[in-house]
Amino acid sequence: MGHHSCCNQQKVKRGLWSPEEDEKLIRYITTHGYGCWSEVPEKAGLQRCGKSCRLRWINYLRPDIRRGRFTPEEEKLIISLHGAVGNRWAHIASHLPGRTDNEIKNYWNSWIKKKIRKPSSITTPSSTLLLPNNNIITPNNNNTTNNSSDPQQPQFNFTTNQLENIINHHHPPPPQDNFITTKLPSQIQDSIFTPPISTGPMFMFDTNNNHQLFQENTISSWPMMVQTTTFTMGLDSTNNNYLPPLIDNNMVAQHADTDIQCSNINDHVVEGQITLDDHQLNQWVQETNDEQCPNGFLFWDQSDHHQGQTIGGEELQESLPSNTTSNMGALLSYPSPL
DNA sequence: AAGTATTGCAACCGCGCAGTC
DNA sequence: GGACTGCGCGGTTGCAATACT
Repeated sequence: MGHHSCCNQQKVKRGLWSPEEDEKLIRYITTHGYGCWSEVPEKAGLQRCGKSCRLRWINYLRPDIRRGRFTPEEEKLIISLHGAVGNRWAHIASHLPGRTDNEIKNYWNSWIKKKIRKPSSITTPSSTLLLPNNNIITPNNNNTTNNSSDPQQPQFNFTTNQLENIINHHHPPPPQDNFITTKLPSQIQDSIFTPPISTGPMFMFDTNNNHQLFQENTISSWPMMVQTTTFTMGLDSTNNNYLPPLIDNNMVAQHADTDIQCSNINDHVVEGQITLDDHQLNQWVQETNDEQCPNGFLFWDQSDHHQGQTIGGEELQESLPSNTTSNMGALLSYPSPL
């Protein structure tokens, strides 16, 4: 018991809820509802703050809550949604009936930990780890950084409708934002927005907010499409941080059949193109299978902070032109965590 | 069997937003 | 417009259960 900052109540219990407290809360809410949470504790005879009551009800006591392990379908959905909307747990939870944001958040965080904990099979220079959401962890400062984006921000420029279409396996609406331009052949647009998700997990990945990749679990079952993209990245002169890359209208997509190229680097603008041919892709898949690249993606980054760094996919590093001097994005797909 | 490390998850904290006065 | 209040959200913590040595 003690003072509680949120409600100024002196006699507020904290910590785990007892069965008696649960019973009181359930009885009160099922008969009166919960119009005003701040009134609930007093009316229900609980020495808790309203916030605590709300949390207990929403995350544990409400009758429509669903418990137990996440199903593979739910897991896939979480991964896909997280790729699309980032750490917006409440939003993700809204797509999973009966699941709470807290539960999903816990699931995700423990899953991330598992991925990080994988042993030193990553070819990390100077102990840098890549998180599945493309963040980089440097143990020294424990900061997570991203080349371009706030991890809270969506990693894709999908509209809500587009996202839901993908999730629901429906045909998506026509592209309507600046992500896909009319320069894309319609066939390619279709392949972008109609990922083959009928079997196996679908993963969407992105590194610089304007890369994306859809991949079915079985790589051979779908002609691998890797987006070739031209992107630009600016530099914020006031604090020397990279700004989120700008969407370039010249974005194109094609089946992977060429090498990696990057070019046209001047001052603080980087333009790069990324594609993979089948051999490279298979190489990567092999590495992933061998757990040489346990995080399941290739990353190369030649920014000032991670000079010449490659995580996974050494062959791909060799493919990079040696005179590349600035940040180059990363992409790629993701092995099934299931 | 005992001690230690890890995991899973319930609960708390603080912040931001919206509504109200 | 500013202060206040309540709510919702995401980040984080704490601890019991479980796994490991």
